Amino acid sequence: MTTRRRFVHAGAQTRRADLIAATLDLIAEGGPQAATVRAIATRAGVTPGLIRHYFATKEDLIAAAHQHLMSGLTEASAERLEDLPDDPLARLSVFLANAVSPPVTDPRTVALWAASMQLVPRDAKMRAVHRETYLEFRDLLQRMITEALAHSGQPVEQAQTLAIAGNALLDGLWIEAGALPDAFTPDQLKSIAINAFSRLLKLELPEV
Amino acid sequence: MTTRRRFVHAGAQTRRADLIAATLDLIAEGGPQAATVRAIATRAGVTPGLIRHYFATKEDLIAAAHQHLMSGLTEASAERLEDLPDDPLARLSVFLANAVSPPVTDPRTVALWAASMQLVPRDAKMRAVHRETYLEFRDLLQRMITEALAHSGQPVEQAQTLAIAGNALLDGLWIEAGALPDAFTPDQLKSIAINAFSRLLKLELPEV
DNA sequence: CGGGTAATTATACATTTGCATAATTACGCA
DNA sequence: TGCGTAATTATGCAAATGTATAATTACCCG
Repeated sequence: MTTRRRFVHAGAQTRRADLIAATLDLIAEGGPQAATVRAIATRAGVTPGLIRHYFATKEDLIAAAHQHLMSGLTEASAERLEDLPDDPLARLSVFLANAVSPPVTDPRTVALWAASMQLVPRDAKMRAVHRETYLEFRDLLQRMITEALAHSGQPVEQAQTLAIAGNALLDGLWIEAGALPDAFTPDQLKSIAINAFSRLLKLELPEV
Repeated sequence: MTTRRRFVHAGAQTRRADLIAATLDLIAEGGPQAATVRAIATRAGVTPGLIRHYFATKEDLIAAAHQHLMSGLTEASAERLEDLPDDPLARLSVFLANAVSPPVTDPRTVALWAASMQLVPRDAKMRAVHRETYLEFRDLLQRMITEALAHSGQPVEQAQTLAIAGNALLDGLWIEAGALPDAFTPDQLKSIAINAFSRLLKLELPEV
């Protein structure tokens, strides 16, 4: 004779957030196959059936988790940007440093990204989220590049191409840093990123 | 009354190779979760029970498949180098163009890479293979960068830093190209890569 | 040519998984 | 206060999965 689980009423936002957090935790720890409906529910302190109440299907939950993860990364890179002086070069330097530092550069984050990356080619919903978040980050980078170029009196028509290349550079750096944490020191990564962008944009970005 | 499947005797090498090929095909098409014992057996034209005869467990089979994939990629990228011209700048250009073109930039390759990437943080053996192949490719790139810099009379002491950044740039480009095949044209990718490297190395790489 | 052995198939089984449905509980509003 | 409704739990189920085991087949060596 088992006792019924205590009924706890939490809002929709809370529950959705908890379920997404539990999903990301499990995927980070044990890969996508570890994120079963029951495991997610247990981790979120909830009953399996509740998942169905908030997400029509498990794929929906996973897509939502991916969305949350990616926009979180963009926000983390843009963090502390408001506090800075208006100098476009300094702003870009801080942005780059953020993009190759924890929590962005973090084994857990990279594992999560790899897991979702593997779904992107096959799942239309995932692909849509990926495209959206990718372009969002790239546009942000492109705007900062444009401002930096204009501030130093350079033509800005190549800004988009440079943003694509710069975005790829940052992607590659944080992937390798996350996959091989011991291969680079944090300062080394920042220095590489800022130096590479200085050459890409043909201007002198300040170290941070 | 079903008829018994025709018994076909094949050697151990053949069967192991077939099972590994079937596993990689399935992972590339449908992700790791598509590589079930039954699906692998069907794809390999074999009965599920036979897998157990060659691999003690499914994990063993998948590990063997990843090993095969990685060494295959290494061999493929090393093979390309012989055909390149003697001029260091032209060599580098062709190398870059190859690195962002099929079959390297290929949804199947990227999907397989993402699948293994997801195991790297959790599996020591996978991590060792990853580190080895990463450093191998980076050293190759660094040698070509050194030659290009020397050929144009530039100092070469920053070659390693530039190789790290350049490698990251290529990684990022082919990942995005594989994930969003419609976002870039092949020519666009080549042009972006060569232009970015021209700026990184402060020299004029020829278009190919 | 005949038997032993490895290769291959067939069957069975316990477990896990995602999902559906019905029962139960708490909250808000009249 | 009472009732409707959304939130949450409990239970069930069919399908899929990995693996174990026994039966069957082809090859090889004497």
